[in-house]
Amino acid sequence: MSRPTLVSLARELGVSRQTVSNVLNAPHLVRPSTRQRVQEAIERSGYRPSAVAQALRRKKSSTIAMRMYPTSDGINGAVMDRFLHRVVEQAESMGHRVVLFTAADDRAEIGALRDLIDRDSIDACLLTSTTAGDPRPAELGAAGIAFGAFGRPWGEEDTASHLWADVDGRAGTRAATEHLIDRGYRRVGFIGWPDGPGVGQDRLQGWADIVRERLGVDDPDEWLVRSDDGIVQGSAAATELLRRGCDALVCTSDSFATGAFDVFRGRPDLDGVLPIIGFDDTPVARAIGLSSITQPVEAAATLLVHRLVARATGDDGDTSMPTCRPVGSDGHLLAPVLQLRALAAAPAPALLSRARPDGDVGSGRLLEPTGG
Amino acid sequence: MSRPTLVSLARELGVSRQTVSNVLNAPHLVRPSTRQRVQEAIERSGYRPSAVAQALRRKKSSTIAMRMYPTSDGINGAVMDRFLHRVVEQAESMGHRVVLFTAADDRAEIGALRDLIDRDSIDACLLTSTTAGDPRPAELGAAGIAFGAFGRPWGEEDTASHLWADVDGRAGTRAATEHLIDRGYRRVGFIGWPDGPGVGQDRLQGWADIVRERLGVDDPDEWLVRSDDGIVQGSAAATELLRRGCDALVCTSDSFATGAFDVFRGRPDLDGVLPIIGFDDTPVARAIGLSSITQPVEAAATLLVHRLVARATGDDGDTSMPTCRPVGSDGHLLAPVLQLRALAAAPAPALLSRARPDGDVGSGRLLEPTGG
DNA sequence: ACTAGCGTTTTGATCGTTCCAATTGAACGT
DNA sequence: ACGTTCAATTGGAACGATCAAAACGCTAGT
Repeated sequence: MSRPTLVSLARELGVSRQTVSNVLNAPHLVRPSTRQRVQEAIERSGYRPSAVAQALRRKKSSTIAMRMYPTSDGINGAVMDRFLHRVVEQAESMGHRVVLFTAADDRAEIGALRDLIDRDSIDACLLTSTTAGDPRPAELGAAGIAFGAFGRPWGEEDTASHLWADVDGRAGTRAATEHLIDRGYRRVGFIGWPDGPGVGQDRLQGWADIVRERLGVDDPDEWLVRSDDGIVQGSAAATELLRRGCDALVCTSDSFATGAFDVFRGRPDLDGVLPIIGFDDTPVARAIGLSSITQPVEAAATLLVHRLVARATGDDGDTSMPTCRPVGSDGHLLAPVLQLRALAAAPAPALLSRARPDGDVGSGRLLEPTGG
Repeated sequence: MSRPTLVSLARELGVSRQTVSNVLNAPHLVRPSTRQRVQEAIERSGYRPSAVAQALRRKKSSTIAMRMYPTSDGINGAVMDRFLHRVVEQAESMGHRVVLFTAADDRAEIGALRDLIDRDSIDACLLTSTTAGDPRPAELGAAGIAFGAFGRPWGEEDTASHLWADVDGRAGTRAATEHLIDRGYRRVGFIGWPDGPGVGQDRLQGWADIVRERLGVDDPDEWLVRSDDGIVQGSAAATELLRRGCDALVCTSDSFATGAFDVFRGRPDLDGVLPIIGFDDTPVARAIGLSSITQPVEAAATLLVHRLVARATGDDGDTSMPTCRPVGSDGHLLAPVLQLRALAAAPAPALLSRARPDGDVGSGRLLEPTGG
């Protein structure tokens, strides 16, 4: 009554184990009549090949590893959660499993991955939260470990040769700023993180671009306040920017935006319209009806896993997976989508459609890749 | 230059593979001098046994599976995130891996688990979000699949024989309510979810207990408003409860509390003190300085994984892992901890220590189990 | 001296699959 | 009739470990 194996099935059918194996892995080698007989037996018995034995023989376990970060502030957490969920889904749909591991730092992460490769024969891994000067891509590349990164190789977008996907934050804030201007606001401020390379700078840039371009402002810093992340800090910054005459705000994070939201609501002179746009579209934003910029994390996850697995299984040359704005050799910048809420109820709904960043490659299409 | 194996190492040392194997798995069988020689070779070469080969032979892969739910509202998400993170950490510390999978419903989950057992030889799995009448424990039990549940077997706490851990929500709201009463509030209201068995009822009960007991209220329903979860709903409920004369609130969720928080802040007559306590201690609560009840999810994760793995490896009889209020045969109710924020600044800090629920088995001790 | 016992080490078989080379049998051309 | 070709099928070996039992060398007991 125990689980059937290749041998037990073969014996029962009076064929050799290899024939059964071929029915599954190379059906064209088996005579149609035999194939059918075997196939029926497989279904009847509920036989499923042992992934473990396959892994031992093939030295590939159809597994992807991913590091799990501590639930920092829950803001990043929510995004990572969505990402991880989609990674698992996509991997599953391609017959792969996802294992998690923790690591104290990037160094430890590489060590852990080496171990997973050696001991568990994992096929590939996913990196997240890449930084400028990140040591991981180079090291993994040198070690011959297949990987994809959620996060661009900051500063080396054009030269890095590995697979990566990232969200075009700049395009996001650009779209947000344009949207506010289109709605008639003329003094759009920005609440940003402290100066430094990476995500924060990228998002700020989009706002600065448009403010210069469309409003003809030479020194946008007038309408810029930087601060550590946080709701309270967001309120403070918003108050300050209102003092400086701003009439609308784009924020680096939903925390900022939540704080700002609060300040604006307390001002009856603002007429109940809340021209504030956050970033990341966290659950809180959804809950309080705050407009925000949604990262197409699902798209990123799908893309990365699809490519990684395809590469691992040798399914190259598959063009069914759409790519978005290819940059460098194998990098992908995905356009975020403006999620309008508080503003949506206001008079100019026609503008809603324009809110999508150009290229129009939102998560929509990517979510269901045609290639299974 | 490729990875060393038992055989390659043995040949190099002039001993048999089994001797090397014994050095790792049954050192007492090997003569000390030999053992040392082998051990050195192992370290020098960086040999690590192939988990895949071990899994094939032992029919155990040192792996725990866990279902990943869609990031519903991010409230539950944040809690699950913490749980998952700790599960991975604890599993790792005991030499186990964690694989994730998705499932459309409980039925599919069982199927997926069957598959993981058959194909991947996983050792055990963790269930979360158990409900009243949950079919999973029985089915898994019948299928002989080892599992632990984060969430009690609602309605069968005393009869269910499987391993489970849950948070004593009732004790949490009880402590919260007592705290408010101790601080002088006499009309403590409650915002709860729609009627129904499970978590919501459990949390409500704690409040009702104390209100009856300490305030001598016969019909607490006067100060109770039920609603679907949400910040906006929380605001509405709070407004209503203020109207009914409540002077403090305990809430089933941080969403409710956030909304209520907002309403209270808008009332200058309340003197800036915000006698509101939420549940789950989400990132938002932390960010806006809202008091909340922290679930000891880390403790639950540690406990469950520890027990599961110990059982799988036959390390029974290990009493180093403390258990909290054992109920039924293998169930554990963990006490949540009151996290005071907005109130903490107020005059009566001495009360802070009393805020811990009785039994005083917070996450503190459980977080670092003494056993391995 | 022969055997029993013990500590140490080795050998053979096995887990369930895939890779590789070999085998079979029928159809074909010469 | 015979070698050649090709499709279909087969058995041996290997992946890297563990289990079970056998073999080894030594000492001790009778």
